[in-house]
Amino acid sequence: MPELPEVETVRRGLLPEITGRTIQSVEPIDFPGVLGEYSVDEATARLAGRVITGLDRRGKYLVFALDDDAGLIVHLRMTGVLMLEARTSPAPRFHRLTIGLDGERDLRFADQRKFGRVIPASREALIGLDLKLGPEPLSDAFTADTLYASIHRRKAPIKSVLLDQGVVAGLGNIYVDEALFRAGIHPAALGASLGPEQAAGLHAAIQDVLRSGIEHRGTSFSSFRDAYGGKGANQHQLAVYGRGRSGLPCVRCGTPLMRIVLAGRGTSFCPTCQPM
DNA sequence: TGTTATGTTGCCAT
DNA sequence: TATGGCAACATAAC
Repeated sequence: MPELPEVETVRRGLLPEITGRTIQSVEPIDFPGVLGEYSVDEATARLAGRVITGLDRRGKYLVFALDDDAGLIVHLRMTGVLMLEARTSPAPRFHRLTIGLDGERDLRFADQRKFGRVIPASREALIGLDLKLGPEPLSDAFTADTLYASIHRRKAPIKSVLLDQGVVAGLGNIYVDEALFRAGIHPAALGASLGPEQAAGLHAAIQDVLRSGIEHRGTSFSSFRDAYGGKGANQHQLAVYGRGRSGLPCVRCGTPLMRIVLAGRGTSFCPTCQPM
């Protein structure tokens, strides 16, 4: 599922190709709701004629910067795929929206489960998005101290806390499980039970698993594809995600991994390496 | 063939 | 305010 490394992989693929392109059209295929509250006419009025001046990422959100200081926000949610494809190429499966560009290629948004959104955003809306999200985990704003400060009063399981995008932006089920394993922390341990040293270890583990994910161009465990339809390779680097269900042995100690449910998500961990 | 798991965000209840 | 549960949706796997 698209988390920070997957969204960053899409961003890096798209950036050099779409900067300077002009948006020509907004064309929903079979699901107008992909535009959120916007009608096709409203979205077209805001976007058509705008030049794309940059492409940023905030947490799991892709943010296209436009020449009028407004933007276009894309969230892939569970199964969204954003691709740059030749206008003449066959439409992708689950095609929901085309953003027509000048030149021969268009941006195409496909999404099996229709959770993803492509939404125009005013300058104010972009600021609002930034304010509601926690620090970028690979930026200087995210330190062991800031992590400790934001978790040490939380009474929820640390896994739930890390999935809170207001604590740190961009973690999802895969990278949280991997980071907790790497840090040797039980996913059900309460945030408030962790000391500064554990927070420091967790901080380093989060950065490690995210950097690895980006280096391997994302985790294509199921539907994730980059901007050109390619799969990532990070699924081969995962130590615990998805492996608790069948009790596969821990790569570190051999103990059968376990699966529990936390925050409504399947959670895999090693009961030996991640004691309560 | 029916049931269940999948996992993100927002909304609602506590 | 913090936390947990569930809906939105389509499909694969059991």
